[in-house]
Formats: sequence, C-alpha cells, structure tokens
Amino acid sequence: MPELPDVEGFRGVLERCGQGRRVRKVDVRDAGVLRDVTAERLQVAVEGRSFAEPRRHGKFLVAPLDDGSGPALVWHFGMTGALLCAPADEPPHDHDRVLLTLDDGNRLGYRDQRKLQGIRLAETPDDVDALLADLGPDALTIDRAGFLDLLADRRGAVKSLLMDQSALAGLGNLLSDEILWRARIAPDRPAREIEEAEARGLFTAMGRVLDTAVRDARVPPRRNWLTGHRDDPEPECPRCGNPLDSRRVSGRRTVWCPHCQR
DNA sequence: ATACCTCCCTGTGGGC
DNA sequence: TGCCCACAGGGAGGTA
Repeated sequence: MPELPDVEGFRGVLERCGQGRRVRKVDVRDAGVLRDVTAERLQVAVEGRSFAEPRRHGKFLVAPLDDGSGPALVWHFGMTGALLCAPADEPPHDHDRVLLTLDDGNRLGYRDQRKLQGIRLAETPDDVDALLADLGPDALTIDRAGFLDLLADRRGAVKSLLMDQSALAGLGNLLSDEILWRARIAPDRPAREIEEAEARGLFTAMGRVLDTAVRDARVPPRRNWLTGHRDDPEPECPRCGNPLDSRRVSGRRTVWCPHCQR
C-alpha cells in the first residue's frame, strides 16, 4: 500500500505523536520486521532517547533520536505497513510488530501484515545516508528540469522509470498509473521518446496527483480518478467511458485507458 | 542499461 | 466453510 503520500502521512503521525517525546519502552513483538538489527540492540539504542524531527525520502521514513548526531530509526512500510499512534493501554493488533511506548502515555506502533520490509537502525547520520544512497531524488521535490533529464536518459518504458526508486523515489504502482493516465501517456511508451510538451504535462500531472494524494495520505480511490476504477469488474475510463485495459508492465499490474493514453 | 524471474511474507478470493 | 492457486499499491538479487 504505502507510497510517498502514505509515508508522508506516517511522517505526520510521528511528528505529532512522537517528536519531542522520550521512548520509555521498545517492545519487539515480531523480530521478523527487524533488518540488520537485533531486538536487544534496538532496545538499547532507542529506550531513553527522544524523537527529533522526522523526515522522509521516497518511501523511507527517518526518525533521528535526541540531537540527531547519533542513532536514527529508519522505517520502510513495504506493501502493508503503517505507523499508528494510540494510547499505550490499548490492546495491540495482531500485526503490530514493534511498539514504542512514549513518556506521555501514547504508543507508536509499526503494524505490518506481510513483513516485506521493516525497521532498520542507523547508528550515525552517515549510516542514514548510506541506507538512502541508492535512491533518486524525491518525487515531491524534484524540479522540472531534473525530471525532464530523467526521461531523456531512459530507453525503457516510462512506467518502469516512474517506479524505479533509484531514478525517482516515492512513486509506486498506483501513483504511476494515475499520473500516466492524468497525463494521457501510455505506460509502455519509451521514456526518451516522449515529446517535451508531453513530458512537461507528465511533470505537472505528477505534482497535482501528489498534492492531492499527500493531503489524503494515500492515493484516493475517487471515481474521477483512475484509481477509483481499477478494481471494478468491468472498469471504464472515468474520462472517456471506454473500457480500461490491464496487463503487466515491469512485473506489476498496470491499468490504463488505450483510448486516452497514447 | 534494462527486462524478466524468483524470492521475501501473509491474507483473500475465486475455482474446483 | 475444504484445498489449491493466483494475486496484492513493497523491494532485492540474479540472469540474459
């Protein structure tokens, strides 16, 4: 599930619920979500420290502790992860894998059904940089010139480019389909063959889709968006009414309108 | 450089 | 209310 807008929402959860709060207790209920760190190390590193200002890059959420010069928690939410804030005495959900009890009676929970990604501990700011080193620029902050350069440098399908985290960080399958639909560009078009005017339109569509999705903290399944139709039994394009098509592009289910998208 | 495959996990829904 | 399979909005690693 989580793409850039969802993770931006989790950043907000962490900011409102965690920032400035001290972690009283780290409860690892399922160590299967810990990546390159043991439950013991996580406890020692985090308990007694407080959350500084969190930040996001692509689909990663970074939570530096104390003054930011030492360890940081680095979250990735995979397909099914979420960060939730709840009163500490609320019974945990089955999929709450790690619980962080705060000093104000609240509790941050990393909830994740599938455990495809998880939580890392960066020991230093340099470690954080190393974890994020392979990511391209964030989709929310890249400028138009940088975006046009990405397209020009890429031979393969434009959808593969949008989804490639090392080229552009933050877009997932749903957002990519939505943005391409909005810009009327077929997902399998080679990126470098997209005309400049279309490419500018694609950049604008990305910005608008992201703005709305960030406000909703998800890709909203509105009926006038593609996303609102992709799971219909016989999906039709909300713009032209023609049937939507669906097939795999770069290994992911891809929905588009063959009539509108060229 | 890029596309495809498998794998990592769990749960759900459809077909039988 | 059983079994089996494909599939789901994540990514990594290996191959051609």
